[in-house]
Amino acid sequence: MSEKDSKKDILDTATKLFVKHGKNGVSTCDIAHAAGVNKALIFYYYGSKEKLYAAAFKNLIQTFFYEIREKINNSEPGLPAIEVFIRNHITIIKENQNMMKMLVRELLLTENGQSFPLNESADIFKSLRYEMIKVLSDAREKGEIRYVDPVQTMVSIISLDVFYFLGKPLVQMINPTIDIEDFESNRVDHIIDLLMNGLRKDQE
Amino acid sequence: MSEKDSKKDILDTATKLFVKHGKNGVSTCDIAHAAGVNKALIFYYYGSKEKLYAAAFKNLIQTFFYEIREKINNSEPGLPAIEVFIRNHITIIKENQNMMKMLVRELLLTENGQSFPLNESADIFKSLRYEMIKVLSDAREKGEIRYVDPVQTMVSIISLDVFYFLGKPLVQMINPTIDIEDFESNRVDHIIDLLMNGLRKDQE
DNA sequence: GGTTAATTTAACCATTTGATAAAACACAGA
DNA sequence: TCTGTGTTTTATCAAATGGTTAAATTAACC
Repeated sequence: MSEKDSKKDILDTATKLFVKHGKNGVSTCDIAHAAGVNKALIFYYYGSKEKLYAAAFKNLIQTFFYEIREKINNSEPGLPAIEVFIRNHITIIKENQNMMKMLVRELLLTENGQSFPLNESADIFKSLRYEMIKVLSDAREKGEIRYVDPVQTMVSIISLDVFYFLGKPLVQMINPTIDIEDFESNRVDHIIDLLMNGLRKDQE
Repeated sequence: MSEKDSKKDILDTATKLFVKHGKNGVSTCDIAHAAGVNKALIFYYYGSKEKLYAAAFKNLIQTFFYEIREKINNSEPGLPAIEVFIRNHITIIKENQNMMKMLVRELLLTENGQSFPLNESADIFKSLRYEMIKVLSDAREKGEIRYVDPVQTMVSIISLDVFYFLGKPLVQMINPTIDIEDFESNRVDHIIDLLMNGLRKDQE
């Protein structure tokens, strides 16, 4: 009873540490120690640090993906679908800041568009793109928004939703008196407001 | 004659390497080798790797700051000042992608808002904040835009301007057939379009 | 109990890491 | 020429790194 699943322990611990300190900021010793296992076990199960990192990366992306897919198609009646979509998107980003940080880290390491862990997860991203763009073109057909380039708009929505969580330390540093809880909860409404105004049909 | 300024050589080389591979992705040996100096010289001039990194960081931020301050106040007649501002902002970000990447890297390492290199450059960021917000409140007074929270809006503008350069590898991966040059030059107009529509006064 | 395979461990290795101390160099001015 | 000062190199260090190996332990099945 109560057997411990060392393989999973290693992956979970590694994920946590990689998210916090980046691929190069963590050693296999750190991981082994934090996971309470012997260092050799890491290589026994995952072969190399690189592969462990890729596994942790994919693990995180996949979890995120299933979550976002589930929520994004949950349209509520009454509100414009596009607004629900954006609201859900930012909520999920907020709940998956770790995944976002890891993704951005990997993007920073990417050169010439080549990254092993990113390529491993390419399919996930592609199907995500497909679903996001569908939401946008549906909204356009329904007359909820004016015509805009869907890819550009997708990038804009992601930018607005994601970037604050990266820049948060900076926002705090620059505005020492700010009530950060307040700012954060206003952020969602601000983004919705900006986007809905920016995308709405001209009413003339 | 033609004495070589080793101290500056080290800083410049280190900056380049740190930008590319991150703080933990570069060793002092790498830097010394690339700069064509002895490794011990790095410690002679900068004391530690950490201090060298902080110096490189500040160096980059400062350069960026002077550039942006100069351009941002260059209002052209005819166009709304706010549009000129956004256009200049994205241009400068585009020209300083390295600085942006280094900044984001540092933000990712920041915990509890504490980061030595970031704190070292706090004043720069604060005065930048002041000037950006002034542009926004001026635009509001002139009736160019409706009332919006200036800090939220500042964060949104920065998000839109910066994030694409981080996500570029992903955009390329997800849209294999995309003409990236095209997409990039359209990006500016898309952002302007989205923001000007999102911020404009209601005309009813 | 014995056999076998999966899991876990301790001990070890070569290399690289950040950092130091001391020696060598260059070049002033006295 | 001697001396002092700022610069650069050589040599070296202990610690940490990613990774390996072989032995020990455990679990499972016959």
